[in-house]
Amino acid sequence: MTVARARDSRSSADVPTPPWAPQPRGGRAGRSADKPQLSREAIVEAAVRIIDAEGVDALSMRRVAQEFGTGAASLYAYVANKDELMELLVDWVMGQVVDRWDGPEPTAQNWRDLVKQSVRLSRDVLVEHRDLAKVFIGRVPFGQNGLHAVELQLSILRAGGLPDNIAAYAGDLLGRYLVAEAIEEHMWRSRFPDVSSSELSEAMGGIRDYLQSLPVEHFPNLVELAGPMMYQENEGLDRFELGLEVIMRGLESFVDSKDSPDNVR
Amino acid sequence: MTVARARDSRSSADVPTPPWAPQPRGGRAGRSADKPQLSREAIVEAAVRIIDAEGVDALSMRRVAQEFGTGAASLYAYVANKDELMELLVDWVMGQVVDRWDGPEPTAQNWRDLVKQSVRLSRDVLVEHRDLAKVFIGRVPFGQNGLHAVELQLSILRAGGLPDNIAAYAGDLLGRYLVAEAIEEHMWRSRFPDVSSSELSEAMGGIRDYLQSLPVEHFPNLVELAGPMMYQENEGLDRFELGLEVIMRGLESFVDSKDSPDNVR
DNA sequence: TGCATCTTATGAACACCGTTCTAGAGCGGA
DNA sequence: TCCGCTCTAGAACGGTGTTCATAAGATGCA
Repeated sequence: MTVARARDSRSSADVPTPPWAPQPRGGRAGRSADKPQLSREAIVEAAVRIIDAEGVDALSMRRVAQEFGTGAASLYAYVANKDELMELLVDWVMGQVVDRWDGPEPTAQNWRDLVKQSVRLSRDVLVEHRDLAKVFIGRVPFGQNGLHAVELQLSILRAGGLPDNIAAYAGDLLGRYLVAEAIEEHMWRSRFPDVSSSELSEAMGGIRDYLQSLPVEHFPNLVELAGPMMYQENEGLDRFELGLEVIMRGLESFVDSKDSPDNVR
Repeated sequence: MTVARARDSRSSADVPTPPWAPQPRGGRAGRSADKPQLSREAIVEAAVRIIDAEGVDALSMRRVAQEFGTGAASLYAYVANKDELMELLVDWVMGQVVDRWDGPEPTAQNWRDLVKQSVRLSRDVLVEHRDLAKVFIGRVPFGQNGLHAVELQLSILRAGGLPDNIAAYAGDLLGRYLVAEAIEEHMWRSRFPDVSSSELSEAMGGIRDYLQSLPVEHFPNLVELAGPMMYQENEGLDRFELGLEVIMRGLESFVDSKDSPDNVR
């Protein structure tokens, strides 16, 4: 339902259709009028519902079609294939991010906080939908909504005074970090499905104990750091914030610096 | 063939079997003696061969079994399921990394170069095997070889004087970065399968042109940075080195610090 | 040596998957 | 009413991971 709003809130006319994306297929004939209308948006919403309830692995064309009381073949009038559906899912997430974003105009003073805020927002959207982050793997979010999100991120990064080549790449870097983090968090959570999230650190204790049981003469560092390695509290937010801070400090070091690729490598 | 050596070079007796990993199944009976012996190692090697030739998506239990002239069911005597085979693949890669590593004893002077060197080595191993990096997603490399690799990385990071909590997390961060980078590089390469790798940047020019064709009033930054965003030369090494440098600078900023978040280099 | 037993190998089957083919249902215009 | 057209969706195709029952070979024992 939010999909339609997300689309309307940003006119789709101002984004020319990219050369690689097929135009939406049409499709309506003898409508039974009682079962929910099929459409690209409705299909994406159904897919999100399924992922929320059963996870990405349970997402199949048959399963989506079942949500409309029909067979998988019917979907192919609106979506080229499953891969295109995945791409639409990616763009749906980007739409959520753009919709929920409200931050001040980026400046050289607030850019650091704004970058963090936007990355946190994206993470929040992802972890709200189980392992939805998996569909981002190997995909560039250059859909209608994705472009707006990228533009937003670029505007923040450039307000901080990052050189162009760093700003251009920082979005990629942060995006991949956040996707990987969301997937990993889901992995831990699903590996111990019975424990409540607040006790997840307790479940990881088993692995910590194993690491500490390794022969200390061969694995001195692993044995000693088993504790901090397996430390996860506050639903993984500590780890997330730590990595985010590392990347931010790295990016920051390029602000107003003259070191171009020479200093790199 | 290197699998056996990798195993032998590091005695497997010094690593107690973790509680979650099932012990290797046995298995040999009426051997036809002409078809290649089935074993855990042989199965992993066959899987690597298939990935090298056809990619991860082509890897199936039937396809692996076909390599031995038998049916998929035969594999289940040596491998619990496909997931365990994937885990073995991950550890095979880690074994390659450990085998190929030769660096000096890490010190406070050389730790920065050694970290980069080890990350580059891991990347090299991954990109040599198509999209093998995909197997790492959602998996923690805590197999026999993985533990040795993690121990090695920890020893380097701690030699640099990183605080324990940063050192413990840095391995994760770098690992995820390198896997994501390897996957992304394969994605670009496979999206334009016809172009030679040296002309890949030319193929990306299409996307750059599209980004530059966006309405500048809505996407000023995207239009202006389309060039650097889609810049990829030297087989993606520039991008890889840039991100690596960003993370390294971020890690570096924690050396000998009291870990106060306000301490911004 | 002959026979029972035990272990391993594997073809067939099951329940899925993404995708395509095609018969047919519903509609607008003649 | 009937034609022509568009869109629908059941059935089918070739694939997947996994399980099961049976077959085949090796081994222990009399």
